[in-house]
Amino acid sequence: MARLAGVSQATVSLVLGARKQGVAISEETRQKVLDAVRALGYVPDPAASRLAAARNNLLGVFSFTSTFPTDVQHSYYPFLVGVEQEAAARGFDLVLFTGSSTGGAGAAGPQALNRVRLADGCLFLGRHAPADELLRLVADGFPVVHLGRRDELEGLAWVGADYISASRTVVARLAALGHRNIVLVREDDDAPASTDREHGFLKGLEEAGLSGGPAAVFRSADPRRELTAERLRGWLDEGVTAFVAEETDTGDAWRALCDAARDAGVDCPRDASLALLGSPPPDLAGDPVPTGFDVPRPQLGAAAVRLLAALVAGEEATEPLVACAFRTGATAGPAPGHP
Amino acid sequence: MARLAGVSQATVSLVLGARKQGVAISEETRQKVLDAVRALGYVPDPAASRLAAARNNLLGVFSFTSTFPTDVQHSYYPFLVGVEQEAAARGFDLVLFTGSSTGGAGAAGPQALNRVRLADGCLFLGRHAPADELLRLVADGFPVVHLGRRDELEGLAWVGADYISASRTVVARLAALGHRNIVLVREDDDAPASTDREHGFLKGLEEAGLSGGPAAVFRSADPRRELTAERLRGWLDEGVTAFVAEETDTGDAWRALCDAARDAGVDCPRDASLALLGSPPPDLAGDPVPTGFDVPRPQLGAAAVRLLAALVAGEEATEPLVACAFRTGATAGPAPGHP
DNA sequence: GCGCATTACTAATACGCATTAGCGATCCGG
DNA sequence: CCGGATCGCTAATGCGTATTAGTAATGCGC
Repeated sequence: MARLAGVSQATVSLVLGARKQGVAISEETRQKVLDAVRALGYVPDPAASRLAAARNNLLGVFSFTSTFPTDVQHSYYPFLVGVEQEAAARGFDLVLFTGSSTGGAGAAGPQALNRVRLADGCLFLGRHAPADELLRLVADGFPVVHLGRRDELEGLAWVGADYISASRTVVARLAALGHRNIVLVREDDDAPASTDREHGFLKGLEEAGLSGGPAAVFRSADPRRELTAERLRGWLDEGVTAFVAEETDTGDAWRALCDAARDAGVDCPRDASLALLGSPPPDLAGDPVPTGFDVPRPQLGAAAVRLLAALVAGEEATEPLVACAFRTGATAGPAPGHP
Repeated sequence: MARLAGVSQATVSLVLGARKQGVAISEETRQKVLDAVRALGYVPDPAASRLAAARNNLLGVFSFTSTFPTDVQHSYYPFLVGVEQEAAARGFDLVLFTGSSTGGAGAAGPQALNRVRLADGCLFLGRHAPADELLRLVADGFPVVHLGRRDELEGLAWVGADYISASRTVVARLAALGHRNIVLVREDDDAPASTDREHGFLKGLEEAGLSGGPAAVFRSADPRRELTAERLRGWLDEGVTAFVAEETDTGDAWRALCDAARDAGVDCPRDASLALLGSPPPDLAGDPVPTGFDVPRPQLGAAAVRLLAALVAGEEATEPLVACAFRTGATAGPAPGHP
């Protein structure tokens, strides 16, 4: 023990603790301690520190699928970039839990989620975590943050992207370019991510003083089949000059829109504008870059960590929505006949 | 505390400890405890476990740079796939320690690595971890495994890819295709990964009964500039029929080789064969797929975890080298004039 | 019915640090 | 020269677990 070497005892703790506590230490003693520490090569045992501090500086990251899936496409990587940075900045280390693995013993029984309690709090990715277990944690006062909108679970803290504002902005941009007749192509999905976009779209129309009737939204379970070149031509003949697609897992809405436009012989930025409410699938990422918005995944991860840190610290902070960044892209231009 | 809920106290420890100690527990009590544990969602505090000189089923993963870099190219992702799988299979959870973060305070003092002692053992990625700190951990008996060859540090356990055998195999394949005159293009780097490849290359030549003089190795600090089409032509005129490039961070050796071959008007698999000792940079990954070998990164990660688990268990196991998989590819074919 | 073994548990302790109350010394105003 | 305040440090306690020593209860042989 360093205390024996130096002259003191748990004064060491005060010196090394660097707390801004009210306890005063003379410079002389401080140096004596530091010298002894150096001489002995003393290093504080983190286990003891964390035990004494009743706080182990660990944040859990729980994903039902593996955190590092073999299929990189479908990974949480972009979120984790932000999660790691923010956690590091706040002095937290991350514990990775995966639904498939969790439980040491192997069996991912109903106990699976309990293991996260060894951390100070836990971040949940993906919507596969069983709701009742999640709520149990929350009810027990364990700090939990869900990455992705989770309105339906009372009391569960979450952070999500602000699809409504982002979609509204896209429509506003199109309107500013002179488009007075815009159609939204969406898939047949009632996920919040999907309905939010429609909300934002309609809100954007309204704010621009445009017609937002049901005809403005084309909803299809299989857009790649149903969104044909003829249909597109029909819209164009009716005076539609811009088309907006929602982002989905498969990117089908956007793909269908692009294909239809090509098949119909439409010169994209000139004859009609296209926009994507989100990010394109990798194979359609460039050439041309879709006009639309990007979900700032790293920032989402960071925001989630901030929220979680606040909860761990006993604060009541809320920071649910993160703004998306508008992506100018190259698929939208002035409406035909617009200055 | 679970003890209050159940009926007992630190009997809990005995039940959960699953130690094959001589202390007997009746099946009835054991069940009572387990039920209480389940009801409360009790999880042993990892810090307390460690402090009491026991395991907590946590393995650390320490990377000096962030584990999830913004620049995905240079990421540890492929390794972590294997690390996560193997750790899960063995009932360990992973703790991510990021070097950059260390200390929240910002200054990554000499204590940087110390946090990892909270876990049962720790895996180190990248060669930026300070050697003295690493050796300190080793000296203290803390289980440490370095992912990537680390011969120079006495006593440090590591796992690495067997570049020697893999490179030898590539040469053997080329020899089997009738190539009698092969040149290795390497960069001016003395990293083990680089010298190992040269070793394997020369060994392969030797075993094939080919000349392995210094002329067989072309070493350049800037191959993209120095490996010109003329130089390539020169070699071809001297009877060289196959070229082998080492893999580097930038992929410059391979890139230079491909460019030179193209500029010289060489029809790749027919006029001359090319092979790459490793994986190509992403932009050269396909069309044609380079003949060579793949570093089995996930397997490397898994092997590292196995080794670490062995160390944690107090065994002396060694499993340093992992075999690489030969990649047939499309850039190598029979030597001109070979059946 | 008395020692001795065995079984099934519990009380007590150690682990290494953070934190708090408290103690002696010095200082300062009156 | 005295009471109170401030400074600088230390003794003591608690964090939650694993482990060891020890105790009560039961069984068994003679």
